[in-house]
Amino acid sequence: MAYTRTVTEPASPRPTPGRADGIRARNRAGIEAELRAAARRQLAEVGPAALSLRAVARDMGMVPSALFRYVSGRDELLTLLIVEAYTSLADAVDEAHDAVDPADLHGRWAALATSMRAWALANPHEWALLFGSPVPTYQAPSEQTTDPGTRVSRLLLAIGRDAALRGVAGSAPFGPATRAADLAAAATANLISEPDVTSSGMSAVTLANGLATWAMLVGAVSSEVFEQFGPQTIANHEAFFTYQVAIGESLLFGRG
Amino acid sequence: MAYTRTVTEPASPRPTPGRADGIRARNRAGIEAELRAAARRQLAEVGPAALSLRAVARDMGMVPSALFRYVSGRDELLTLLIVEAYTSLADAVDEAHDAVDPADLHGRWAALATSMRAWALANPHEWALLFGSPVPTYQAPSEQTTDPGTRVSRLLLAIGRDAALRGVAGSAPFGPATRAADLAAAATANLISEPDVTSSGMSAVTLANGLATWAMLVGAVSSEVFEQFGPQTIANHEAFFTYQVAIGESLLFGRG
DNA sequence: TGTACATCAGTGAACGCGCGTTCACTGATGTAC
DNA sequence: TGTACATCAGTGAACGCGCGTTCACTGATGTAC
Repeated sequence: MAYTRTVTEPASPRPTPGRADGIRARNRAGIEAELRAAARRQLAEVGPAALSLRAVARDMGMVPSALFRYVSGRDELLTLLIVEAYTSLADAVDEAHDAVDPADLHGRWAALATSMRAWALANPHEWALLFGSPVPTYQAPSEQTTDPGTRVSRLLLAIGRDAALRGVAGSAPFGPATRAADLAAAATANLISEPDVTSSGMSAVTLANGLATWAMLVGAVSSEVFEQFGPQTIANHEAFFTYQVAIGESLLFGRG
Repeated sequence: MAYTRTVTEPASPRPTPGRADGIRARNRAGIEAELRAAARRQLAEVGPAALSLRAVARDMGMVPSALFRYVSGRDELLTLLIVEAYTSLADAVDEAHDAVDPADLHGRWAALATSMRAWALANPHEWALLFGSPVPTYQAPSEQTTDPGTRVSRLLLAIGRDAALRGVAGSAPFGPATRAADLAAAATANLISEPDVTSSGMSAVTLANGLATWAMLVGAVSSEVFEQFGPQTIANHEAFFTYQVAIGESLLFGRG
């Protein structure tokens, strides 16, 4: 069937009705790309809370109402930007992570953390959009943002899983082991029963350590990007970050 | 001279020119209090980015221009709120902390962390104002915000100092001790030479552990307040927070 | 290949909104003598 | 104690601004026959 169809159809390339290759479709794709680019520029310039449709239109040299052909309103523009930002962050982290020998668990964690910080410092407003205070009146649609938004944390948990598989995962990082295990079990009750997890040999403690490491990493980066310590408190942010990465390392893999 | 003047002045209490006890002064103090209260209500309702002078005036039943008698503009209102929020947070933490036996270092840290989280959950918009992304176009005047803004972190460092004085401070929490010490020294170079610190017997590692614990605590609270994990990831936020507090504990005091 | 009609992209004007801030004003409170 | 004047609190109108969104429109692109 498929074969016959292919044969009967004309070989010469011409615009097929309904297909996405007419002049309009090509233009549309082009404008959509321009829109994304302009939105990113605006976001980088004024930040998430001050982002406006009109400014984006101005940046594109268009009239504001024209944008409604491409986007249903300001909220959809924000969603677009969030997905783009998550993707950009995760791509950057993936690239750094994938350059490391998969057997080098410590190196993979360091690459993840370091590239995340670098991305955040290069894109502070994007970082604020993803990890800062929520934008007033806007609620991100989880169907679209969950998947790209969890790429990096899933990668972090995968490193923890690999450590568990090799028997080098960190144990309870404090106090009586039973208490830590109880807390970890309570905190991760939702995750621990997922197929991914059950098949991976991760304990609740390994999961909890991974999640805590993630929260710590986000906190470390945010404290630097948002300048939560004053200008004089931390003498060397890079050294302090490295210090915190090492703490995370000892959480993930136990004390070296 | 001063004596003569005091004697010649009438002893009876009556409104003295320039003193703050006429009808106007009393009213003024009352309105200033109302203004603060209305601003806090507005902040709690709409969040920092959407806060407006006009809404505050409406809340007070006044005309917007009237507020300019009390405040030079929107930015001063924000500064007011920031100072109030820092103070409210620090008061809450102090109260919880001071209820604990000073010799109980672990208990003091737990009280600090727990009360900070409780305050944040009760006042999420205030938390966002202090620890979320910066408000666009607004820059906090450090002369006014630094002091109240560092009360809690200074308290945390004081707990670390007390641990150091008693010889129970946590050591380098990872890897080769020399590397940790080098990183800590680089990160804390500005603080380590302050009189408070030099006289206290705190090492760079103790300082760095305290600062890292602070960043971790802020990160843990923010991740919960801003719902950075989706709604289903963490089954029991309280347990997860306790887990993270215990990690901080082992940073501050070494492994129990 | 040519023509009539349908679809789509972008324009331009307009809407109603809330914002921060200014300004001249009225009436009450305070001060000097 | 009484009067003339100065200070202050709050009003009301107005300014210019940028915002999101709607709507009727023109002209180009695509479709059917």
